[in-house]
Amino acid sequence: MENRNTMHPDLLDYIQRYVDLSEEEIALFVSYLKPRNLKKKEFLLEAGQVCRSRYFIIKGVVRQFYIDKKGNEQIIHFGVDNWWITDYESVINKTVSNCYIEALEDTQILELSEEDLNRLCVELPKADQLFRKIMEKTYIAIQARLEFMMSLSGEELFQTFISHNPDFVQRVPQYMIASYLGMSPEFVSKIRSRKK
Amino acid sequence: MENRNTMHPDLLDYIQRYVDLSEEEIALFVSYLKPRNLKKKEFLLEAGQVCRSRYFIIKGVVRQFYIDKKGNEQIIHFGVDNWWITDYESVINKTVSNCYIEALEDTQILELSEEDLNRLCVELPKADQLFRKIMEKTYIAIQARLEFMMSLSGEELFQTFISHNPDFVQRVPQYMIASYLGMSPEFVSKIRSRKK
DNA sequence: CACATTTCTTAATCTAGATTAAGAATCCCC
DNA sequence: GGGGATTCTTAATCTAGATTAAGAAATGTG
Repeated sequence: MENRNTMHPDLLDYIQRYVDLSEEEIALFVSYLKPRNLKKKEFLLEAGQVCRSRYFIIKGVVRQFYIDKKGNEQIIHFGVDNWWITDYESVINKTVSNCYIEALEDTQILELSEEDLNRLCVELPKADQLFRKIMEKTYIAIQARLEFMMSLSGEELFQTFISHNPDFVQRVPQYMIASYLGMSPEFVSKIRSRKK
Repeated sequence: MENRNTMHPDLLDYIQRYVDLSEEEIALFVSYLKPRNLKKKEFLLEAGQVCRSRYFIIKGVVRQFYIDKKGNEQIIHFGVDNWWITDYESVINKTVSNCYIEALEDTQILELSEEDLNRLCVELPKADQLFRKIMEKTYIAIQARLEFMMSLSGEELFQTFISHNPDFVQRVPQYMIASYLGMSPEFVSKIRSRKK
């Protein structure tokens, strides 16, 4: 049987950055996680469902999007290696989600159901601390994103995004980056032709 | 001596919505909170400082803003009754803040220093759970705000804001609402004249 | 109460970025 | 490796909302 310490090395590194867990605690934590492999274009969540889990992305890319009034797909998040993705609104409030989470590449994830998360936190109060700290970092990230969105021009936004995520341009279609940044694909095309 | 159960009734209600605490646990929690009264225009935080605390607003209004490249004050949050306010980036990462938190009215707050928060969480692991859940709700709120910002027109944004916060229009100057919503005060004025 | 400061309004002009439309590359799958 | 689907580009036109400027209300303060 696989040694639990080599099972999800990235996740273990990730956890240790936030809290200090013993061997047994890590084993307990990992025992609640369900590995899954997604094919490209496979969905983790679809609009109309209640989201029941949080997903840790080991390797791959997913996008979270909703369909706006005009019928366009609006991307609200990308999920990449070593990041959690879920619809927090739906998973916390147990409301019907209005969004989709879809793999953009073949993607390996670990699923933690909200039920299991709560059981885990009873058994291991440090899990509450871990998820508190993850939430704080996640909040800081979205706050920074909101500030960028509000203060930068379209061109600055795009340049900042690709300089922070250089590999992204290769991995996901440009029109999806445009959607994530709240601009039209034609405008991104214009920006890119300017910069060359 | 004042009975601790009547000391901060709003805070107690607020806590009970998230976790179930015994009398003693509540007393412990409250013992870490420092009440403070702010005069209108008094600052809780100024750019250049490291933010060391989180603040629970009992009664009043504060704004959190930064000075942008052009020298304008950009409002990033309002803090109102029964809401926490802090610069999470600064308080968590212990970095120098670039923003100000200022009372817009005489305001009563409870201060919880980050040091004390950590001590509290050691003594009372349920505090981790409480702050995890608060962070989740806070995240859901900012996520919704980002989605509004990205999908609504200026006019829809303003109407949505005032319908969700009807008392606000009386309590804070209109140009601050404009700043919070990322639009010019002239444009808000135009919108309001259209709607009458 | 008067005067200074703060806040709000109106209107003209200007601009970043959307929209529309069409064609050109690319990418995949049979 | 050929043909349909997907993605990207270019260019013309259009529009929401910024900017500028000036005056009018409202508010606060000695």
